[in-house]
Amino acid sequence: MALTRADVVATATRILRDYGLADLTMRRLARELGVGPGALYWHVADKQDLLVAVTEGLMARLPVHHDAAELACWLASTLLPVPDAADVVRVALAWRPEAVSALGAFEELASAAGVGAGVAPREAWARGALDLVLGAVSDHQEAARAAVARQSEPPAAGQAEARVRAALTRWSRG
Amino acid sequence: MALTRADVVATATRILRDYGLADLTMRRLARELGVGPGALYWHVADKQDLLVAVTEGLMARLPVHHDAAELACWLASTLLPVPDAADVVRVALAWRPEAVSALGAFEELASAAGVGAGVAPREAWARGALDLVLGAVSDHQEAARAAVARQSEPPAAGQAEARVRAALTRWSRG
DNA sequence: ACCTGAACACCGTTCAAGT
DNA sequence: ACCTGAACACCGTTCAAGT
Repeated sequence: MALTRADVVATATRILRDYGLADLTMRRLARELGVGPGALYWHVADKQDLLVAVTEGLMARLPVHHDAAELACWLASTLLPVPDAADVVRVALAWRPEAVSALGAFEELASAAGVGAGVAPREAWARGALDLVLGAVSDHQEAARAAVARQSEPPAAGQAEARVRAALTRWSRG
Repeated sequence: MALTRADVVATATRILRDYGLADLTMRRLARELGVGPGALYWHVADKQDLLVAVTEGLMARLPVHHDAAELACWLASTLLPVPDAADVVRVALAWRPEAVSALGAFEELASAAGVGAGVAPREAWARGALDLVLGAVSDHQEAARAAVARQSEPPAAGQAEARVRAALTRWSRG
């Protein structure tokens, strides 16, 4: 059976989930799939394209939310268990923002959050909401790593979600 | 004259400013300094240490602000002309947050922004403020790059600063 | 104290050639 | 259509040896 793009993305996502972004190299991915490194380039344009696809996968099951804090909380809880997930999303954000479905979802909630009319303010508000979530995720994962390194207790996941909720509440009604 | 750590950091900062983070490699830095790559490791522990030092340099002239929006605006305007500056700051933030002086400056402005007592809420608020600035900087630099690529007009720098000001105003009042 | 030079163990990407 | 195999042009880091 020939390799498919879905196989490539799925295995990439598994490596990310299990070992983090530093271990997600094209060569390692190819090795894990039992092909040469060149074979990957039949299925993805380059590494950035791959990371965009991984991001799309992470956000594929995004439910409909009518509250920005709820959406932020859902996003944080799906990204938190994936090491370096915020960095991956930031690559996608830079490379193909329209593929980051959470961004569009936040945009639709902008007016409910008291953002004035016009597309630019809504985009800026949505991007801010996403930045707050990504920052909290990075911060929490880094704290967890530091705790492991010095063998102290890692912070609870609920802590990060509470912080995200508080941040989005603050951000929502200006 | 022997190489100093200050030389290494200064040249690294120049490369970053002129060519971006992708070109700031230890080997290129060494070449530009006229030494072998190994020589750098006498002056910096590793690349992360170097990026932390570059971040400290970028924020060394941070003036005293009594308003979070002003501080955010100053930070944005000093980071905006430096390609990938937000990514460099994020590395410093993950590796040695206490070296990111803007974070401490935001923390001191937390109560003025209506953040309740307690160190955790203030840290979270300050980190949020910084994330909003870094996100806006990344977004603006990416938009500028995209504009260059498709040969359309790049966005004005004042636009980014206005957005940062609006974001921090929203973030400041509870 | 400071640096060289060479090595180690990797990267992402391309592309002629194969099947 | 899909993949191999090898190459190209790089990385960050270490470390014995030199000065």
